[in-house]
Amino acid sequence: MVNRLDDVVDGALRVLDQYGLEFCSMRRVAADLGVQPSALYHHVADKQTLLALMADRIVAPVAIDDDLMASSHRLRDALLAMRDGAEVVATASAFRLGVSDLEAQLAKHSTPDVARTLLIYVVGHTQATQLHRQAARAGIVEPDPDLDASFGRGLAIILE
Amino acid sequence: MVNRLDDVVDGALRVLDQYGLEFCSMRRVAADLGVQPSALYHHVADKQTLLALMADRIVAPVAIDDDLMASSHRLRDALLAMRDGAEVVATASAFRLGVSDLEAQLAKHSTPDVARTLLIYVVGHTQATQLHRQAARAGIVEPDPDLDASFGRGLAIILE
DNA sequence: GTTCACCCTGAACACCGTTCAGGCATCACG
DNA sequence: CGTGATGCCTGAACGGTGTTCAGGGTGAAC
Repeated sequence: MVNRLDDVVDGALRVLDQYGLEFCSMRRVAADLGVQPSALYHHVADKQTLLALMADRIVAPVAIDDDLMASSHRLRDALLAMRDGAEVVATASAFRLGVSDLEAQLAKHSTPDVARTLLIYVVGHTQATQLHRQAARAGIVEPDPDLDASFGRGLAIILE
Repeated sequence: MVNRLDDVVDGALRVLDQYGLEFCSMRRVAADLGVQPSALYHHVADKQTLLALMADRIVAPVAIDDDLMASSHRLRDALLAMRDGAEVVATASAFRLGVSDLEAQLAKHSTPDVARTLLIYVVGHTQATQLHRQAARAGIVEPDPDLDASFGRGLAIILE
């Protein structure tokens, strides 16, 4: 079986969406591709690099324009569309990977400070939302129906 | 050797500050206490619980008052005081542990929306700062001397 | 037909979190 | 004084993890 880098990222995202970040191991990704774990290291330096590539793909379809409110909602939707998407992007973005381009695009339509503040807020709030939903689905906590509206109100605080 | 829960958390924070979160394993904490790894499970249900207790301790000395700007700076300072402190608190707080009390105190001096937005921002920005500093110390990226001032400007955007 | 680049195998290394049965102190109670 | 209970720990094991390394095979280009 012959795989390219894109195939590896595809497989990793498939495993992520199906099993969650906790069980998204190199061995499982390799198994998904029908390949030995060591084969992945032909395409990728280490797991962290693979996670960064996954974060890039999760965030890639998000369009940023003058409407920062709508753009933020689009980013949130993209993160929520993939299981544990916010956490993957948060981890990778902490290393300044994945979202640096997003930050630059946001800065073009506002200021660097607003761009950075907005990005931290959107990813942070969405990560909390996603983890809360997961906990609620497992019956650990009561679902909080206000979380979605809460996102918009926080956004308004930042964007005045 | 006789340890109590507090001793375990002490040891864990010692290991964290010395080796970083990446190498803060149950085995290393046990070794720090001169004890077998399994002994830790007499005091703590699992590693996640231990991390939550560590987050509590990191955040405990932070006083919240009417001056939200100064309070935010105090929280940031407390996170920066411990190696990988922001990441530990971010991970634990995502599970609604550790910072829930902080959020409640912030809400007493403003509104729930401001409290939540502020908390997400402070922890997120500080986590990015801490990881950036670590990368800069390792020579991976150029140090960014504007990061500290950037924190204050983002704070001003949220607090008007 | 040979060379070279690409993709992969299979085995191993050094860890990890966690579980479990059992042991040895200390302390309260009859 | 003995006896249980409680708190803290040992030692071994289980099933995973990321990563490395030497080598094998396949296909395209010269």
